[in-house]
Amino acid sequence: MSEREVEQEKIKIEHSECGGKYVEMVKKINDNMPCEEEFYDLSELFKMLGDSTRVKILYALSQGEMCVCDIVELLDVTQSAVSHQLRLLKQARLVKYRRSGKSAIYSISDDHVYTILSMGMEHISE
Amino acid sequence: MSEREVEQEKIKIEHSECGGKYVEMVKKINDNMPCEEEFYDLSELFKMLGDSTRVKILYALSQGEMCVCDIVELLDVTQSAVSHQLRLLKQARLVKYRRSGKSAIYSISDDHVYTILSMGMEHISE
DNA sequence: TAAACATATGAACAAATATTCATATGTTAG
DNA sequence: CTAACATATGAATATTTGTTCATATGTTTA
Repeated sequence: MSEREVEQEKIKIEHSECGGKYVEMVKKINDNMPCEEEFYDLSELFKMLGDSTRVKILYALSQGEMCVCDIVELLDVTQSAVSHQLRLLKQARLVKYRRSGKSAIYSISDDHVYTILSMGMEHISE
Repeated sequence: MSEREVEQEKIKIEHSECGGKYVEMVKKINDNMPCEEEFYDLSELFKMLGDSTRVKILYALSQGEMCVCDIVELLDVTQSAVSHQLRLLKQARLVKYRRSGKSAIYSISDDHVYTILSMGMEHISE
């Protein structure tokens, strides 16, 4: 154990003054913490849902696939803004699309997304 | 094919071509759209989860209540940063806290939060 | 082929946000 | 009361992010 590590241990023990029982727990939790990347991905996922334009788009699509102009009509947002946001959602794999003639038809990429949305809605109405 | 997907299929058949657009469906959806405020609240909720520091804090707390210095130790973040983020989480009612001597003990405010987090984690590991 | 339509995209700008630093507040022990 | 500790907070800064505007790409129709 290096001098630095010893110092760290000392800090941890001193730290126990504040919580007592928490030190053990913190150690245990620390060993099972998901890695940095996992947290990054997780926050990126939620970040996608953290904008009202995007959440509206996702809600609309959760009712059924539709083309860009439908979304523009449904929400009160510019075609350009919708398109930009759809690109982000597509990158995050929350929506998929197919081309149909002049139109691009978008849809929710899987039911998981819908579930998370529902969970959120349930939460806010309490 | 999930029940929801079956339902979507049914709706799809009712659509006119997308030149007349998905007029019927859009109308139907439009009538049932949650109000602006609901979408705002929903996106605010997810915005709170859309930052890796906050999501780490919430994950840690989902393992058990702990004080600020525990969180600081567990994550690699400044005490100040943790405190600022905890304030946001508290404002959003995602965490609650109680004072215990010098310490402030934080905990997840309800199981719903944990469920949403889990859903997210499940989603990213696919 | 040209015109009309649907969608995508780059650049610029404005607004929102996370962190840091310094310091304030609140609590306990000596 | 004072020192030491735990947490909170305001201001400043740097970064990220969403929208707009102009325009490009791609598809169908006349």
